[in-house]
Amino acid sequence: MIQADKFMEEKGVRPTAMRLLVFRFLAESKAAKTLSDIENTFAKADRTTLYRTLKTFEDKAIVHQIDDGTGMTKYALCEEGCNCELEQDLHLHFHCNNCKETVCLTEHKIPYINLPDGYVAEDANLVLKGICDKCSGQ
Amino acid sequence: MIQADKFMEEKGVRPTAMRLLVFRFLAESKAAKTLSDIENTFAKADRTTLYRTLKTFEDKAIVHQIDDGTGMTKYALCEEGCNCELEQDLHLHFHCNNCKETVCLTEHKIPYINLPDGYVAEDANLVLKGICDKCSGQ
DNA sequence: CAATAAATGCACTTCTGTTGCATGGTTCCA
DNA sequence: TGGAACCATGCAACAGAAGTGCATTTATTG
Ligand SMILES: [Mn+2]
Ligand SMILES: [Mn+2]
Ligand SMILES: [Zn+2]
Ligand SMILES: [Zn+2]
Repeated sequence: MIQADKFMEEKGVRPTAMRLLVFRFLAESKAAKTLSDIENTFAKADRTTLYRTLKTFEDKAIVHQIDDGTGMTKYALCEEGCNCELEQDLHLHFHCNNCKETVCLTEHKIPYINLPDGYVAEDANLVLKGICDKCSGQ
Repeated sequence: MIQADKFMEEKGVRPTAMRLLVFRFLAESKAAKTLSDIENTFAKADRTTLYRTLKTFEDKAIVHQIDDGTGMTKYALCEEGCNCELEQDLHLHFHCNNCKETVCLTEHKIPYINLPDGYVAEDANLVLKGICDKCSGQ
């Protein structure tokens, strides 16, 4: 594991105490987290600060948002070497209907889709829903 | 065009005046519509009634919801012969970044995705974003 | 140390979706 | 035909999440 504060400075983000906590929390999480998740984890922190922390992280390509259709935006760390600042990393996301967790499947890129004439794709969001590996007991 | 009231009765929905208006509005729309869209179209109607109308339509597989990532749920008529009451019709949706409209591409089904061991997909949502045929001038 | 800039905390707002409950209209059967 | 039961509608209020304004605290810099 890289040094969190070094990493954040490289990304152009001042490594404050709160930011380091949020970063480490996301780094240790296998699943994507909502603002409320983080709020509940660090009860003493203000929601707005956490909200703006995530926004800063997103601007600096440290995290990316995930819209899995549950109505709450989720956040996960970007892969090392992703080019999120230039274009989205079009990997798919999996939402488990049983444990309600959403994970990045960074190795699984969204396949090319053949569109009707005149349609030009610039971005894509693919969310698969079902039972995750932990919940399927395999 | 089929008779709207006949069709609704076949689906098990009483064809009230309001429901017929909403149904015809969606039938004439090429793009998916939000509750607010419908609310603005029929200004005299109450938002709750329209909301429940859409919910009823959804329960009876007359319309399906679309989550295109804009934060507002959109609705579009189901295809004739779709089996939305049993399982979702996994066609993809296209959201235009220019005109902000979202359309069903019912001929374009979501391709099969190979998942890691233990993951079982039951449902999927694929939204492509870019420039639609009208806006690309083709 | 003083001046400046950045981060944080609190209050408040907006927006969408949702529910409770009273009222009005339809259906249906004695 | 006269209701009783059922369904649809309208008004109000609520819930949850996202976002903003502004004052205060903390860090940086010269
Ligand atoms: Mn991801
Ligand atoms: Mn559709
Ligand atoms: Zn699971
Ligand atoms: Zn367009």
